[in-house]
Amino acid sequence: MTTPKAIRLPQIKVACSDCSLRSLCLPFGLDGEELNKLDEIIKRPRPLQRSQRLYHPGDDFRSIYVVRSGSIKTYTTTTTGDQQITGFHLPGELVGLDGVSTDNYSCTAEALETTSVCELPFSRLESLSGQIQGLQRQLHRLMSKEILAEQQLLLQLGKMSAESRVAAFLVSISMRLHMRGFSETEFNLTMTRTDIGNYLGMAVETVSRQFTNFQEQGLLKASRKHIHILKLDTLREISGLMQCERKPGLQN
Amino acid sequence: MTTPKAIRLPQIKVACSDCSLRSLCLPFGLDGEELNKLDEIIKRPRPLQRSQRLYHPGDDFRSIYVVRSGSIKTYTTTTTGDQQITGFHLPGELVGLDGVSTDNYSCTAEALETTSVCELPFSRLESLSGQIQGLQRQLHRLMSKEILAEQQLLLQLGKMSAESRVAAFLVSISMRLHMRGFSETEFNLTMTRTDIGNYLGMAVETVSRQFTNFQEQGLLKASRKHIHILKLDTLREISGLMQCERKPGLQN
DNA sequence: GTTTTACATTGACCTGTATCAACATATAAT
DNA sequence: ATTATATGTTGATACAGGTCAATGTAAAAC
Repeated sequence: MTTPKAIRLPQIKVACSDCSLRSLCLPFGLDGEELNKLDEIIKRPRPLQRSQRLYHPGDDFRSIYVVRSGSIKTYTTTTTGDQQITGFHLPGELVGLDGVSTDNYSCTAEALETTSVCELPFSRLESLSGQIQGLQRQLHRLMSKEILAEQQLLLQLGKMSAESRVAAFLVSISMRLHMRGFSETEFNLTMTRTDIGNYLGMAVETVSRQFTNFQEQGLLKASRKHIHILKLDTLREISGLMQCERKPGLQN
Repeated sequence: MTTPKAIRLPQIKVACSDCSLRSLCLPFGLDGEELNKLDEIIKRPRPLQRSQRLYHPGDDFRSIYVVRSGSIKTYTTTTTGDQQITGFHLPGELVGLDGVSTDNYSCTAEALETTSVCELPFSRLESLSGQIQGLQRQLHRLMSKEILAEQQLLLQLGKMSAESRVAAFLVSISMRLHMRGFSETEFNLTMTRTDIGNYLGMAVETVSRQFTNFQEQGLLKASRKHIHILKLDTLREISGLMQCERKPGLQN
């Protein structure tokens, strides 16, 4: 940190209206006037560095956050001390909903890389959405989408083979990045293999083996974090259709 | 059905203020006046019989529902035709949130037994919660609680042994019933073993074996659907603490 | 009553994946 | 540079749980 004392740079004006994520984010469907009102309550804290935390379990729930750039992982810590990753959050996605129901966050939210977020004080958001019909609707939409998408994925994972799970994971990341204007075939995974294994509920070694399998089949190239998907459709098939049933001997 | 033609009985007045689930439900924290407003928008359709559906995938999303008595399962159907159960819903719990994000339901909601629900037209609920601060807060609380509780469970399931999963499932049901004033040690499972297996991501046979294991260990008595838990604490331990790590040879 | 159908249990076998252990490569610290 | 530390890969082995098949039991239909 080279910031001496508390000198604040004149805040660069960042507004929803200029944001490329607008159509995926809360402002969707709002007009100019409404957008300004929303902009007024949004804070934009300084970016988080890798492994810095946005909040901890037990912290007072005050705000929800939208990832503007970078990525965040959320995880709970069990009584035995090991962590259970509950999600990875990419640009345009919400973080902090785990606090809504109890007024305390239940997870830790940790930056996987340099990450900037928009902070939305929840009580102000609630009162504003009492006034702006479209904002309320969009808030509800996002809240349920965020959580249901996750749930769907998790449910599927339950009965899928390790191969399908890793494929599903990659396809999910690819799709989400693509919707946000990034390449769907070439990207960096910001989380470690261990994180992926933790999230998908399997051993690191298994994750690693699946990556090498996919490479041997010519479906993708991976060197460490950098992923280059060559046959996205095939991956999609593996993730979806093979599901539970699979003929014995189909692969090895 | 002994109801001839379409003779409507004079609707028996059922109000939130008389409902035993009030403290777990939307009305929580509302005063008399507000309660009346909420009561006005609530419909109470005739009860569903076993295997009747509340809604289907693709149906227009108009309402969310609260289970008043009975139980409901929700499931999606994959392209290959087999169903994936997404949740079981007990009295006081919400059903229908899967429609919020896309304006169409994505699941089927099916009664597991004779079940009555309260229907809340969502747009009217939204506009009402724009006026009543406490209602909005409670709605958000419930929405996120419903979905997050589910997610938490699913995530844990990912890395647990079959034994722990079944234990966790039983403990979850027990707890939820208890909060609603039922016995936590004696109850009927309204879903089949196949349903449980489907939901927990394992074969029916495995579910069955776990039930017999638990009985041999003297943790519970089960005859078909009827469950009598003898050692709830032990079940809780099995569900939570054994998690991933387990010494080899500890059981069997 | 008898038959039919759905659901539940138990056993035998086999495969996918966890686990343990060794090694490789990258990043950070010195 | 060199060492230390985090992260990723690969191989060998063991066992939890899936699958197939048979049987038991209860509720529904006749």
